Amino acid sequence: MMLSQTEENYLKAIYSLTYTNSNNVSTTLISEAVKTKASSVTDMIQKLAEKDLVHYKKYQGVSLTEIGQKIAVEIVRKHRLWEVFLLNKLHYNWDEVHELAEQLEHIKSETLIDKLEIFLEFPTHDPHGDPVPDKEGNIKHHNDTMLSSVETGKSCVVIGIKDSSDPFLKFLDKLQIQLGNTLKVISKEPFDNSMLVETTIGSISISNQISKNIFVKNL
Amino acid sequence: MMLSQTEENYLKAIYSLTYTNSNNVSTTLISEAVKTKASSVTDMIQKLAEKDLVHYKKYQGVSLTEIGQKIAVEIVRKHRLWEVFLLNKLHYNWDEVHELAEQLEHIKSETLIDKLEIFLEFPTHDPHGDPVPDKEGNIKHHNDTMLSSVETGKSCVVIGIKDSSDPFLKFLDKLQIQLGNTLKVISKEPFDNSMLVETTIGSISISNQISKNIFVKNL
DNA sequence: AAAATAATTTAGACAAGCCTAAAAATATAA
DNA sequence: TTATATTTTTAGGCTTGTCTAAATTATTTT
Ligand SMILES: [Mn+2]
Ligand SMILES: [Mn+2]
Ligand SMILES: [Mn+2]
Ligand SMILES: [Mn+2]
Repeated sequence: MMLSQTEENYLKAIYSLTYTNSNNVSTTLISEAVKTKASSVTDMIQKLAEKDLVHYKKYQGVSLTEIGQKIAVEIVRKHRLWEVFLLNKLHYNWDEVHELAEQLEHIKSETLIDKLEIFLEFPTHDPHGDPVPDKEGNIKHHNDTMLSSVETGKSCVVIGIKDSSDPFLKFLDKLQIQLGNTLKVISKEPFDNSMLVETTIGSISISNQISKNIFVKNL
Repeated sequence: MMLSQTEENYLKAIYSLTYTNSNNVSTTLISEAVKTKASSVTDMIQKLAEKDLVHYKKYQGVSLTEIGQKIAVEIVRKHRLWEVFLLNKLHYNWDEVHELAEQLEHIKSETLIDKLEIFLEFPTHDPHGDPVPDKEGNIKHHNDTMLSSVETGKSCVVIGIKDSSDPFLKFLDKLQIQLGNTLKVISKEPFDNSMLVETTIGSISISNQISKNIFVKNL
């Protein structure tokens, strides 16, 4: 099945919205994700339903079919492998790779991404800690421990971030928090759920907004 | 200036047709190069003229403006650097890289291609022996010595090919002729201008059609 | 339960890039 | 130098993906 870039972007958007939101994704949510108007989304959804890529009943939202999901995961795989390439080989920063990968993920080839994966020596995660789906589309999702739920006095390792938007990444850079860093929760403030955290460069206060967006592994 | 992939392909086509043909490129030639109908080419040419990327007078053919040429060379640069990447890093064969580079050359980024060039350690030529334009668009064209014009008894080195079409590349593979190979002209047949050539694997007869498409450097 | 609000879909329109068919201009041949 | 053939352009139409405005359906509020 030969899909346009636009169609691929819709599928990818529906895929990730299914995880972060309900099982049946709303027109409005998709329109925000792909940056169009809701009416355009309705048009596209009907086209995708026609091609059996999504389940769709008027006014009931949309979900991916098996084949739709398979394609979405393939695009995610491409996106993340390209991100690894850009960071590891071309030495981009982790806040620069996403936009470029948005383009590269649409390159059409039967062989390219597998050769890239070999070249990159089978990375398991992208620069933001998100898992790289394998060739068959299998994907190991994050265990969803967030920094916010780590108990006082305990240590943990940063393994990913939920929000990989540019401003958040830049903010973490400023705090010098990187994947693999060990963090220790010194204290928690019940009033606003902020926490004092021991990092590689010292103790810093982290708001709940931030700590809810950092995936960690308890030590 | 933000151009569509289609517009970029037209500019690139006009650029290379200017070299292989006359200074003013005809509508029909372009239509063959970009695989559309002549009427579509006329439409596009008028759009490009509107944007000052080509010089155009009705019925008189088309040529690139300075800015049009600059953009065309940038695309050629991207194309060739991606070809090097695909061959050197992902281990594609030289007959597989062109099609993929046709897609990759359209990735939009201020920094990507320069970083790629650094990563590839500033290659001077692509896998077909064509020169890689530098950042400023300077390009060292082939000295145009063809194998067909090498004198009997003399040796030469293969430095490029004029026709990098898939069938021609596959044919050269079969003959085991590669860039860098030394060839010695043993004899020429005046009847059909074919020549007997000493290659790395022995003596083979090469037709004029072939020898006219192989760039060489005399030893 | 009815009214008000919000979300979704439909209708009609537009730009990009392509097509076919017909008209106009140019090139070639008689 | 006409007549014929070829090339190029124009005219009108199609598809994709978008938009605005209006109609419809669903959800909230009263
Ligand atoms: Mn990304
Ligand atoms: Mn990522
Ligand atoms: Mn090529
Ligand atoms: Mn090439």
